[in-house]
Amino acid sequence: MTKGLDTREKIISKSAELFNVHGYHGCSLSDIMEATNLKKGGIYNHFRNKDEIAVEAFNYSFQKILRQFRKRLDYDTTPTEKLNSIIEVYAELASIPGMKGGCPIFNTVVDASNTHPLLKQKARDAINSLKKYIEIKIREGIASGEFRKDADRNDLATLLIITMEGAIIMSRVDGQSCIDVAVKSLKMYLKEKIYQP
Amino acid sequence: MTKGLDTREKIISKSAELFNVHGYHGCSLSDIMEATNLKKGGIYNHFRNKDEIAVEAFNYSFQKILRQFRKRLDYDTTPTEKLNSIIEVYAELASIPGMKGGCPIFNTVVDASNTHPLLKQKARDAINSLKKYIEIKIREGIASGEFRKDADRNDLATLLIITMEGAIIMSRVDGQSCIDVAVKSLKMYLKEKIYQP
DNA sequence: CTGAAAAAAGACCGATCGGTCTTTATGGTA
DNA sequence: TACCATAAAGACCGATCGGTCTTTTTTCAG
Repeated sequence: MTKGLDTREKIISKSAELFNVHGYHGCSLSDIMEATNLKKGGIYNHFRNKDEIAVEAFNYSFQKILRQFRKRLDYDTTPTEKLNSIIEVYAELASIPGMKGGCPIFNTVVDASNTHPLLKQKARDAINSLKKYIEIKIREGIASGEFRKDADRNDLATLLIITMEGAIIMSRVDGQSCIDVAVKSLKMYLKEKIYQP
Repeated sequence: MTKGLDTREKIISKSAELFNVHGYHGCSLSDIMEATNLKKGGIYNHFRNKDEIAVEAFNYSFQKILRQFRKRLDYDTTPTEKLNSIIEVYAELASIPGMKGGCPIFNTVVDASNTHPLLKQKARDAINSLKKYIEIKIREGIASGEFRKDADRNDLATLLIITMEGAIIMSRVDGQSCIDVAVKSLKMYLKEKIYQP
């Protein structure tokens, strides 16, 4: 009974990797068959079509990202530490197993936002969830008095996301250094604009 | 004699649009045939294969971007104005005709960096050219005394690119507002960190 | 040990992919 | 106007695409 779930899980995780590296259109069912050591029948026993795999793969990847954040932030006690951790988890995203192609959220935006409405909506939702997640930490920092009262939650959350995402993409062709620049810049921004003087 | 070149030019510009919206793998020869009102023979009379079209399309798009920057910066006299213009041209990139899918450079990184080595190299070169272009403006600002002597050219150029590129991608699912955040943040950064106090 | 249900295999399908090649149309030149 | 090179059309190709369906294998409950 658990065998079927295992297989399904394997298809999703392997596909998530493939989609993240090669994109939706750049990854065929044959690729998935090869990566999972399954034949077509084994795959279509669990999914209706390729789209369904892609959606499940995206959900899987997004939950994996959220888990990375939560896992790390569990050890933090103050909002200051939490914001720092968000930046650092982001910086290490592409290094965690199965995330080799960078951030699946932005990759999906680029890869599928004009060809796959459902994935586009999923990506939009994911970005907004992540943004809300960050905004909550900022709100907590303001409430606790650690952060300035005039800190703009939306601006900071947006800036954090676009800076790190831009850096992650650029790092695919330009190495780690641009991620370091992003981290340095954001931490300085926090120190000078967000933390209570 | 000019007819052939016109056709070639049309294939390149139309393909550049298609590739930028749907990605390399998401755009077929049939799509290109439809967009150009040509049949297979008319296209393969000018190109060896799809890859060659993609490379020419990338060159075309990149030159178009550079032209946008140069056109705008021609009207500027001071390095301060030039840096501001770079940010503003970037902010309007996705609005210029034929750039609907966002920035072709970063789109290509995401779309083809793991499947198409030549395009990856092209994208890398484009990013480095653009970065150098920005660094030169910063250098001029330092030389003229407008910018601080300790302004880090590499950091600023990198930050500008990743912030704007991240924002452009996010704007595909989240609207213009994230671009505004990027512009505001970068202009503040310039004022507080780069311009001579 | 058996039988039914779930899982996987694999043959098969039409459509489309990128690409080739032959034929036709076109446009400039002698 | 006749010719020729170029440009474009379109028939054709094998491979692969995503997807279906039947058959075989596996699993587990009775």
